Amino acid sequence: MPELPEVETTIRGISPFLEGKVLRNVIIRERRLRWPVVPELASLVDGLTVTRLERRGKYILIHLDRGGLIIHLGMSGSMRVLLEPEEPQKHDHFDLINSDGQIIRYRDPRKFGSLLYSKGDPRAHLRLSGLGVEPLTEAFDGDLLYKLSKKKHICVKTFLMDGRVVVGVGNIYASESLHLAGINPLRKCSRISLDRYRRLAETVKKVLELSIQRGGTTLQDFVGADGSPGYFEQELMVYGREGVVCDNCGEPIQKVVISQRATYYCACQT
DNA sequence: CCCGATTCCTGTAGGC
DNA sequence: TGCCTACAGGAATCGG
Repeated sequence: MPELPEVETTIRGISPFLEGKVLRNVIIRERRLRWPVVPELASLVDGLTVTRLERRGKYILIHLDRGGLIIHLGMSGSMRVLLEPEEPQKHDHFDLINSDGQIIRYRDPRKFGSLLYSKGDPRAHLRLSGLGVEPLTEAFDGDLLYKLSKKKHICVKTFLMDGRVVVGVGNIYASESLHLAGINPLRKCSRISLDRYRRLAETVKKVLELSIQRGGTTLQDFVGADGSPGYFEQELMVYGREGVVCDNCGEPIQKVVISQRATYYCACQT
């Protein structure tokens, strides 16, 4: 399930095959993704040069010398670089092909991802408006969380996963960060002290940075651009570990559903 | 406006 | 073995 570290891993893997290259062909096999892929997309970008790649939350922005592409991996998306042509499989929905003939192939069994074309700067696209702060910047800190949480009547895990507050923290990293920060995910977000939010913000940064170092988390589908899985799963403390004893206190890890999402935590989180 | 519920999709796992 | 159902979830949208 791609969250920020998986998207970052993907961008690092595909960038060398896109930045500074000319797009020679875009082959779209499946237009019915989260939002329909516009039919004219391939002709619009043909011959344009990729100036740079950028991540914004869980979106991949491919800046072109005119406009850009916006890609989201949804929950089962991945992108791989093929140095030699391969027969596309069932869920390989589109290819970006550069002028060297290298193929960047998008696979997404559940079709929750997207491929959008932006006429202007992709950062200004409507889909990206209203996104919260980047967690790996100085703008993301305990003071911000404390301030934004005061107006809300939701539990802290839902708050932390709200992309209008902070981007990129999905279900896995929310459970992990709250565990390491010692905060109960069910606690109301408005009833957490500034000090604890400062600890939470620092923990989120550490967890995301470590996962990026490990190439992300592979639970089912995710692979990096070279086809290799991520190794952060070995570092997960609570996610998917119901009943396993907590490293911190020895009590069994609990599973609850919060906002229709599986949530893992231990009784030692208060 | 706020927040919980629903929706899209398909592979996988578990029950019988 | 095979059929059926439940479940996983990012994020937009719906509904109260």
